Amino acid sequence: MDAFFASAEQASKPSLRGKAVVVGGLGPRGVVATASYEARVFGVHSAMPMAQARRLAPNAAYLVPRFAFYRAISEQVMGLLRALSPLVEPLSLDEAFVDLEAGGAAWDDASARLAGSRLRADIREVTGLTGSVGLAACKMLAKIASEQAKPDGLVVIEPGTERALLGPLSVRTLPGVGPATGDHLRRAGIHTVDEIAEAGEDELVRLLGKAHGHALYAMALARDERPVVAERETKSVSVEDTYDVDIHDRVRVGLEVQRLADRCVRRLRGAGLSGRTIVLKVRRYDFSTLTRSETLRGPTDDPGVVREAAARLLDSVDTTGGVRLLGVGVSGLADYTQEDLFAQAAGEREDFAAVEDADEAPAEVPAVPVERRWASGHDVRHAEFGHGWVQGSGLGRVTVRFETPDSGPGRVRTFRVDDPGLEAADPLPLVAWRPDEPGASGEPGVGGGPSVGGESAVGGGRVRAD
DNA sequence: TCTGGGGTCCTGATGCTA
DNA sequence: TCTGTAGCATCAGGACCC
Repeated sequence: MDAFFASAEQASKPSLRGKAVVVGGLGPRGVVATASYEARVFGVHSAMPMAQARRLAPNAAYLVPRFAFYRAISEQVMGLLRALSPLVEPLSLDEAFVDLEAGGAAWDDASARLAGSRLRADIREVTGLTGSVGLAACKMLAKIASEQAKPDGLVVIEPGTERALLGPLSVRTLPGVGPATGDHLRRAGIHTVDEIAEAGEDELVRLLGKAHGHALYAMALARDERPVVAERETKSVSVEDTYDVDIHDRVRVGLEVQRLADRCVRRLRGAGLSGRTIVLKVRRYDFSTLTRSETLRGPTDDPGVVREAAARLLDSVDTTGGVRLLGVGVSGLADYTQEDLFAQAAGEREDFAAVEDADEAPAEVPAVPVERRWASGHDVRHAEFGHGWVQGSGLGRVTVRFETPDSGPGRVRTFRVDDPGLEAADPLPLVAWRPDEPGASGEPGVGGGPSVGGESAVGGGRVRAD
């Protein structure tokens, strides 16, 4: 999907269409999750500190992410992909690989192109948003093709043209080459994909280590045998918080770690999992990050056990100077627990259920009831003026723009934060539901047909946003 | 300027065990 | 019984991805 979060917000809010929109954390230490193409003109991009984005684009609209809303759209798109093939590998909310050959949706260049075009049309019809499609014989090339296709396009890399296409591109084009590896290669005089191939496999292994060296050399030769994998097992579950202001108080640090441990266990249980290895993550005032871990004798999803382990790990960490981030994670996952084996801990589980409810409200802001905190960008409904969204709030006032996805740009009104007519609302669908629309019945209008086979290429169609 | 959150994978050091 | 070692598990850190 193209600039997914920002595009979804623009589709949801007519007054933002054609305007610079930045979605991300709005606190003093927030970063940009997605910038609309209009905001990118000012130099704003993903992962940029929000403070820097505000300097570059002071007049842009700044919104907090609404993951539940994006997830609902994502599920619509993934439904369209699964109608093309049983082999769909989601990479994130807005991106997935599809093995078109496995689904019989494509068996040669022409049929792949047709399937890709229909998919893009269906995405637009069902979600109202644009997606880009890259078609190629392997995942790496499909990913590169989809990057080139953005925004709102389709690019096919035809078999036989791969090496010529990749050769002159920057090493940073290849997946797995980030800033550090890119620098490493540059210092060795390697700037392009061709130069990786020329350097030879042994030299790359010497420079980057065994796994990375072999993989990168293969990719430079356009070789990528990785299959599209529909079901991926979760390997770890973690939660972390960055604090607006560094925490110096050791007692407070301990309490935060306990809170994070509880949140982590809640996520773990929500996924029906347990784990053996407890990981504590601490980012200190100077941004140095350290992790400490402890492996238990058996897997657990017991909040008391995770809290205790996290507290023990914290004992071994020097936090003088302050911490800006704390995290707790669990890995070494299983779908049973040590406690299950010994049929114990039932009482403690019930205790924890009560804690879960109590923990729903963020602990930091007890002064204002949850329903009276109006988050920027979130939907609301007013008894008199109808559906709208929060444009801003502060000093006891909340400013709301009244508009819906299928209205024109709406009017702005300001209310007291405790206005009795104002309440939080769910997002409205971006495209009004119609019974005959593709996707509504689970049968998108993209032809399937039995696999013809014979063609060696796997059609990897990717749809992605950032 | 000051750098999120949730993940995956890899590497090297170290210690245990057969 | 002692010693060297291969292999594995654990731990910590780093790079990368979206």
